Amino acid sequence: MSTLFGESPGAFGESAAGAGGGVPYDLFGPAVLAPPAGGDAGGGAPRLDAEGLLDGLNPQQRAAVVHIGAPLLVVAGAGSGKTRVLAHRIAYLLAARGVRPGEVLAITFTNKAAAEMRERVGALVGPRAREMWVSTFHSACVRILRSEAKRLGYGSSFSIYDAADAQRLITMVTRDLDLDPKRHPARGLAAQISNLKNELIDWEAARDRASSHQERTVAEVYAAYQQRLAQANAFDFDDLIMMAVNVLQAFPDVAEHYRRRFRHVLVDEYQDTNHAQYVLVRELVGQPAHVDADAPAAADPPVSTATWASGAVPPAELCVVGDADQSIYAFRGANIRNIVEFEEDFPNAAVILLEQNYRSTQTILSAANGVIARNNQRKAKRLWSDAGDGEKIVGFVADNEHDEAAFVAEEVDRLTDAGLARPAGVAVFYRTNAQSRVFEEIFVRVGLPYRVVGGVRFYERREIRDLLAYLRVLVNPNDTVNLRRILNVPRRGIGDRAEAALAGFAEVERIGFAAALERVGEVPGIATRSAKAVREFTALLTELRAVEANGPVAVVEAARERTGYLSELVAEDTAEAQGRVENLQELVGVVQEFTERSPEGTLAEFLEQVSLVADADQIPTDDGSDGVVTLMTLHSAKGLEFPVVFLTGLEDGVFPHLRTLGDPTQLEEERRLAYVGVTRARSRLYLTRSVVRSAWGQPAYNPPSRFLGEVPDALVDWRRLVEAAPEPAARPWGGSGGFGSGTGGGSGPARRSLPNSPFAGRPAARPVLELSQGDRVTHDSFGLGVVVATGGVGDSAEATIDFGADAGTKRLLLRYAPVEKL
DNA sequence: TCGAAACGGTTTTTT
DNA sequence: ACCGTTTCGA
Repeated sequence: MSTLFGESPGAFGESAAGAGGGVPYDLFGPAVLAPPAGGDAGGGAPRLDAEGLLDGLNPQQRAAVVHIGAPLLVVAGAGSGKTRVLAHRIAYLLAARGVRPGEVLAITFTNKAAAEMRERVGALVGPRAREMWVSTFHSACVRILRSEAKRLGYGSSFSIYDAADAQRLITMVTRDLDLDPKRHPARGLAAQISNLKNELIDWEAARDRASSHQERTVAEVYAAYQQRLAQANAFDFDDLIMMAVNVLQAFPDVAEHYRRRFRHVLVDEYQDTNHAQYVLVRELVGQPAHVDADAPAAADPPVSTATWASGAVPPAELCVVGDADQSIYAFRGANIRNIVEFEEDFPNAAVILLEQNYRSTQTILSAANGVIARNNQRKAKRLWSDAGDGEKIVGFVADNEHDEAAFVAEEVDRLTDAGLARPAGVAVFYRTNAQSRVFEEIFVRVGLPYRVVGGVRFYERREIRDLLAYLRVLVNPNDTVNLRRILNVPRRGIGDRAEAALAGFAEVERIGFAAALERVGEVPGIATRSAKAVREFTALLTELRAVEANGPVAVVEAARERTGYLSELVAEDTAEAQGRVENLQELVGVVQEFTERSPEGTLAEFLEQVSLVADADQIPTDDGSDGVVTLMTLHSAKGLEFPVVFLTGLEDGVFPHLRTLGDPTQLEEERRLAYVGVTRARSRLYLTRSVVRSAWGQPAYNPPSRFLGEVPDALVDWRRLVEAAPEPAARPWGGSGGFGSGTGGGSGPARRSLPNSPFAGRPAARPVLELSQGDRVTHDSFGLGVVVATGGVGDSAEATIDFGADAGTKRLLLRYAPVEKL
């Protein structure tokens, strides 16, 4: 069913009327609904009668579609047709229950999922689906905030700061507060503040509950950061949710407005919601959040409680869909309790289980079941399929990561030559983005077309961010982060000194940075040359602002050319600069497409949409041609399916990731990730690992992933195993490599050994040096030292070592540090 | 103020 | 190994 890659046309292929390909994701808000595929877009929509909407659904699916009243949880196993259920449920609401489209709010996590939902509902009910809000959590909140920003003291043309912007701003804050950037890295502070926001803890609450020095520092940074965001008229990603909740809770009339409007709220991937999103849903539905007795918030019940308790608006009908086994975002605040305790949160809730899988062979499902069954904290659920056993799973043990990639390339080649697969039907999954490189190298060499999802993203490339910074400043002059970013880009002679003088002046005068630029003449301690450059810069901004009237395309072109950005790159005349020029051209193309699709679209609208684009939105869609092999992380793979899947890097330390090995909870999340990976495959699944893998310079011998041992032996055909333990890692450090021997792919004798155990010839894990306080050591570059402290266990063991007057005291990760014990 | 050189962190996953 | 950032010299 829900394939984006199989029989149905890509979600955007033919539905993206007028888009003309190119931008592979839907940038456009809920108001823009593509006409239903199949062309019957005229007034007389494809009006299925209510009964017709139930055709072809199994009894559980049908029950979920027709359910009335009480909050409904649909526990939808992988491939069990949940998107179909959601789409049919919405259509059924309209067709059978007289619900008006404007009363429906459907929330997803990615733009791609939202677009697919919109398209599928559109295909069922026709153009009136346009009235619905089908959007991501973030874009729904932006929409709410755009109309209500004034109540929060924000202007409606606020900027949206992504993680990188937030980090820059936090760096500025830590500088202001004179914090040691070594002790308080912006990255860590950003993560902690983000966690607080996901828990709906504002800076005052954070200050009040801080009990350690570290927490007080975080609260202090949080407070200053939030103030700077407000000054810049900007929200960060987490603010979007938190502030939307704030508005709903603080202003009963706002809450009532949305509750009157949305009588049906549907949430996809409910297992990925964090606390803030959970509360948001409850506020929108009109069921104030269930409050723990011991939570501090209990003393201060949300205003909104009174609103619905007084009977103004009865709660909306809620339907959430999710699968606790596919919860893989706990690390960023997703709270699995939201789905696990749904029935406690909503005491009269109904639960429907979808266990029949329409995607994979029974072999693949049995493998998935075998793995996920090892998780303890879990409600029993067993996927089944009537598609038959199909092919066996193929296992492969490679000598090194190049060998592994070569095997994948050969196998893809073999399958496509034999007509068993098209490149578009093949996906290669790995745990971390860094692992894509080896595959890319080999695929380029053998001429296999591919596309990498994620990694260095288009909108994170420096030149793109620079140009977008110009555009953001035009729309929101108070956007200090972006203004300071472009102040001296390209180089125009406004250095750190001048910038500091301007910032100081702004501070003293209590004016914005932009205002300080205008009054550069009064700024003390600024060089005449710099002042002149500043005047030229402000003149440039004025000039660009004048272009704004000519539409977004004109502005982006002007920003590219009149700033001198383009000419600087051209002058550089390197391959890298050439690439950047092309990227800028592509950005112009994106703006052009935006204007074609929304002729009335403003620059501000364009910027909002690019701010909310995610990796997962850029997955290539299958247009029926041979297409390309897709390379992506397991996380990006969720929600997709492919006839052929390679799950690579199955080594303890890689997958499961090193940093999860010591923590059972995190390990369970890794296992769910494995489950997600396995269940993406329709008919062919490959499991591969590598005996040695070079990670940042040094080779690492990792044992086979424990997940391999959890797949029933009988399901796997091991094409290659390694017999003897490879050369043990006896050479401590400085052993001059000797690697890169087997990069030719398929080189070396294929040593076969005893069949069917991934653990045959299990290599020893590379030992980590064990040190204790007082040990004397020698380091390749620091020389002799004495251990003063140790910490961490296993591969994350570290030691603080005093190397004497010359090198000082260092903290080193023993796994990597070139240290020998004496 | 700017470029080259040294440095150091990175490799978990993202709206 | 690689990248971006900081530091140092011109």
